[in-house]
Amino acid sequence: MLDIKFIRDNPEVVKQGIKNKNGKDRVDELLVLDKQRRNLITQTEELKAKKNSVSQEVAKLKKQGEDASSIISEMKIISDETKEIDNELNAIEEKLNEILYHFPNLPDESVPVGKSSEENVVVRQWAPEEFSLENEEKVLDHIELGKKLNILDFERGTKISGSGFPLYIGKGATLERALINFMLDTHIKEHGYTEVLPPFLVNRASLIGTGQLPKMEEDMYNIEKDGLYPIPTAEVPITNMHRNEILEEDSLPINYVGYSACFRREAGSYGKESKGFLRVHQFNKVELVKFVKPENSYDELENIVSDAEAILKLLKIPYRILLLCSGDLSFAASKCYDIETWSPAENKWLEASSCSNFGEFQGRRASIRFRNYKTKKLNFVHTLNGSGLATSRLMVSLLENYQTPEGKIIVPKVLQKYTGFEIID
RNA sequence: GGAGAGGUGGGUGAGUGGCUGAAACCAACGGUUUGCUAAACCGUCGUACUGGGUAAACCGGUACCGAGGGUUCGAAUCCCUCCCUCUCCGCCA
Repeated sequence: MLDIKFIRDNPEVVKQGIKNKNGKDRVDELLVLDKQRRNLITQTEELKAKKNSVSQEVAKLKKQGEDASSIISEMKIISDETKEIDNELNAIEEKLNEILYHFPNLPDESVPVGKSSEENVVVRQWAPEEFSLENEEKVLDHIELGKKLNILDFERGTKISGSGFPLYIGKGATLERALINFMLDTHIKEHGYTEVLPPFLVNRASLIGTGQLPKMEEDMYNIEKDGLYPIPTAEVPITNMHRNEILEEDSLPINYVGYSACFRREAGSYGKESKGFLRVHQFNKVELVKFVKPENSYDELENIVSDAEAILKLLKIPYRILLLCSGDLSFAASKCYDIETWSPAENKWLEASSCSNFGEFQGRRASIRFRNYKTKKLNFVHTLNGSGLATSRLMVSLLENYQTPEGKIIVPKVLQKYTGFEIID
């Protein structure tokens, strides 16, 4: 959420930022409400101040055993008037908040302005030495490989739950588990993150805190009976660990890594990239989350990207890193890098990670603050997160890149101690 | 699912209608003392919004004792609804 004071003082900056993000500009509407709100606050507070002082009088008079009935009846009128103004005020604040909670975060200055993913910028690209993007012989795609080797069963997944719910079998399941453990261990041991295994169902306040709600209501699974939502990413529970907390300045940065299953309705996206693993309702992800001091957040974004890409280097899977343009940035992000892995069968890059800096956007929504030792003031922390990484698209690249001409899969060297086997055939 | 207890400031914990934004203690911070550490003593010590002020310091006002309503001139305190936590019983991975 943006600071209303900032919007008030910099309406043009905010308008431009929203425009660059392809958002709906409701700044003027908001400022009118803000003005009304402050007028009403002044009115009601004056009345309340009077009420408070007169109440003291009443107490005094009663103590002395004198009659206070005339001022009491006068106060009754003021009290009613106050209630009326308060009702009006509440209505305005509700409207104002509704708008404010739908305001996207603004892009950072370093983010290229652009309309869509077409204008994202490739920052760098990496591949193991023996690799070439030009593959001459025909390769099997991950669905064919999964079927042939009996490690993935999308049909049965559909029978059990519906389309988009993958089912791993045998060595496929083991490989998935190995991948998760390998990524967790690497981030914990090599990159210094603290492991978290969070709840997979969260309440509404948590989703508002990280920014999924109220805007993305349609994209969320919702267990109405209990008021709980299956998480679309571990970002939600992990970031909300510190909701409504005041952190010690010297405890920052806080770095968490957590595995979770992720649940997404993907409403309206049927038919688009929907085969196999490319777009699913449930997938596994290892998520990196950071709570940092404001002045460090953009450096920390670079760190989170390099922690995520380290996994791909170790796995020896070709990838590239994109700096998203303003129009492709998600609602809560001020800057974001996507990491895409290469799929030789699809002959294209697949998004396997998204690393974002949210600035104080989530900190403000979720009220996550720290005491600034120097100024003694409370400041919002900056939050970041990045997939490190999501296994579904990664699994596509892994299977396809590691297939042999006979259609077997060689297990990447670093995963072998986790799988206990070297080949899937 | 059944029965009960409870939610007060960073923490513990007083407080049953006006003198309570809230005692006391602990923690924290500043200072005095000290060869160092410790202790002792003194002082400071909530947040948000809002008005003024130089976007600082600071000053004024309002709100906040789980959340939301209600009663009242006046609510942490009385009433209603909801949420959460804990204990015991039942069921269960």
